[in-house]
Amino acid sequence: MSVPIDFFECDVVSLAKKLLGTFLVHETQEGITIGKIVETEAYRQDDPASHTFGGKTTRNQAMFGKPGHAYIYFTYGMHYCFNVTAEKEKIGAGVLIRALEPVERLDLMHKRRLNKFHAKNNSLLQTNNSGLSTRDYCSGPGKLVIAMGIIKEMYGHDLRQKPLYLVLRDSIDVSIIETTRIGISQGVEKKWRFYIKDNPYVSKK
DNA sequence: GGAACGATTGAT
DNA sequence: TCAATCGTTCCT
Repeated sequence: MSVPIDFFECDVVSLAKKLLGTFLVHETQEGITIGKIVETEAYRQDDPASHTFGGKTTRNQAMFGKPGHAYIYFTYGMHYCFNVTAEKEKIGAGVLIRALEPVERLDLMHKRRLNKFHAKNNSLLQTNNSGLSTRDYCSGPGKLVIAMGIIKEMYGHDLRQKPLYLVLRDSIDVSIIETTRIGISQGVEKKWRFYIKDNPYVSKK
């Protein structure tokens, strides 16, 4: 059963908190990976840190579309980040998924994290970080995109449908920490980063 | 057309 | 603490 649309059609800060504890599932030919969302950040249109602050563009248009869809962006010349769109259509907002607790197919997550595709020379490079811990498979926005096998072609995908979708948690029994967002230079005072208290899979040590 | 800059990560 | 690395945005 897919997530109802009204789950996503609320203010983005509320959605960022509601997404904690929910499961992200990706079904690919390699297998089905599942992670529990343990860290999120909210980005609103009236927020100078948001990609939507300057209005609708080619890159951010997904956030101006329907809620509950994927907004994927490329950053620092080498990483992709995954967001869940929020608010009503025409309002640009999204929730950055910053960390997951690995739940299913950790072996596949590990393999994906170790195999880095180098687009420049089309070669498959093996990184030498064989000591990669389970805690670090998905402990950052760029890492979880790799571990879950999320690709830029999933931009705009409806997250209530296969192959990439969300499954709601049963109960709300987690303690949520509210703090400031990471890696931004504007809007630094807003406490719109949320994570599950004491969860070892969040992005900061 | 050009330059500056990232909602990051991993190595030093 | 710092380099890697390139698409988007903004300025000329």
